[in-house]
Amino acid sequence: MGEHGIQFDLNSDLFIKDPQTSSYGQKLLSASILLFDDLGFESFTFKKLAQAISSTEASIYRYFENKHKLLLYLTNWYWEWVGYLINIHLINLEDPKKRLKVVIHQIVNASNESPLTPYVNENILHKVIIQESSKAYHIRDVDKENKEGLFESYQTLVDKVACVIKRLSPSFAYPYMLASNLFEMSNNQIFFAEHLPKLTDIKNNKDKYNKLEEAMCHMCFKILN
Amino acid sequence: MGEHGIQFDLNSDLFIKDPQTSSYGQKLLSASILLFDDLGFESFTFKKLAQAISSTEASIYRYFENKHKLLLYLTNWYWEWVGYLINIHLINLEDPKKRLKVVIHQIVNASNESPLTPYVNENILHKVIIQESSKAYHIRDVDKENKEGLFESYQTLVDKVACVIKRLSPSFAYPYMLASNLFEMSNNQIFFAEHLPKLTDIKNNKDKYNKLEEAMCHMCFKILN
DNA sequence: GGTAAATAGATAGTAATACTATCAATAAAT
DNA sequence: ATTTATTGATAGTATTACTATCTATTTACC
Repeated sequence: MGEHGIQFDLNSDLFIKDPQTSSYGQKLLSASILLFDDLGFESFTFKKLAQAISSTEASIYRYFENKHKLLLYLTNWYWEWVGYLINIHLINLEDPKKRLKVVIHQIVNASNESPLTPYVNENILHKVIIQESSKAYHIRDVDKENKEGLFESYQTLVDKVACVIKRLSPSFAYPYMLASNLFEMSNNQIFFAEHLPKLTDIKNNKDKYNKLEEAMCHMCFKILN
Repeated sequence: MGEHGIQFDLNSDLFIKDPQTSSYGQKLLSASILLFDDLGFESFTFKKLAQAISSTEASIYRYFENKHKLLLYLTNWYWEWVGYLINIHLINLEDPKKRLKVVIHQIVNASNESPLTPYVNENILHKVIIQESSKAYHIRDVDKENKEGLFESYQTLVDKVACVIKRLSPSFAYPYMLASNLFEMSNNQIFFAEHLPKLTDIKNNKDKYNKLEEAMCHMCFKILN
């Protein structure tokens, strides 16, 4: 049961058995991130994942109902992690402007932080989130799964950011819209820079995360002035 | 070959045979919009579509390689249509502010315009775009398909909007980012209002499109001042 | 250290999906 | 009236997304 690093408390309807709690499960998570990155959601199968960890399909089905739930688990883990980083960086920071700056920095640049767990490569997970996370909620059963709380980590995180926005600008009418848009915009614009460059002003070079952060700060503070 | 209504010139790699050019193809399009809306992309199959138009799988495969290409065809059609509406409403309109207002109105409210074609229900197509369009480009082969020009309609449209932004505010550094974000934001916030209300300030009532338009205008003009 | 309980491996099987191929029937174009 | 293009009917294959069962191996704990 070798427990390593931090663990997040994720909604228990996401999994059959929480992979964070066993070394097999941690291997599963670790390999699934690499494989989602490699194959994309559509080509990813439990059979291929089983091969990657020298295991069997049946064993993986003991942890997750299907690959959708696995992706949802990873996205929830990711948002919990970003929320955790934001919390840490907001401690003892009172200035509302600086607080929002820190939030935007963490949204865009979280994956450059030092790793928290041996079995999650946050950097590659971020890539997976950019490419695949929208598929986790653009589904037929979104209402049912929302009732079950399967998107809670994201909603809590958006609420956290909305509160930072409200503290800076209490009269602003759309704090939740702006907050969720910050997350969606960040993912989209990185994706566009990498794949559909005509849809963004961000160039696909090393500096892109910093440039994006700058752009998002610029727009955000204009909106809130 | 009964040709009805307007036709858009879509990239020929989207289809094997352009469905706009035959009455069978038009029936196919018409039914596919309803079926995507009904089932969602994942549960949609060519077999079910064939049943819906009393035809066979094999016949549908003569028009489209797979359901991904069909969805991509519909999204391109949709963006061509929005572009067409924007063009019409910008004729003889010189004031840069009013031009941007019209653009935002069309992005959010296009589906309330009077229908252009008998075989496309633009209103339901808009719903499909909101729910499914992001899956059309979040794919492994995005770079290859982009080279083939399969996302051209969207890129042209974003460029059109970016130009309207530039005319209003020539010194603004991120016109493409803002333009693509207007489209993505519009779809996302409607989706959130309907399914994940904690992520937005827009309430899910009749007025939501107008409220969203108002919110987007407010933020957009703040950014460009 | 020994035994029960939990976990993982191995294998098999099924229904549905995503196609491809072939040939006959029908509608359109000349 | 006849060639040509289009659609229908049917069959077949590999892969996917599971479920079930039984055995082997760890792990927990007394």
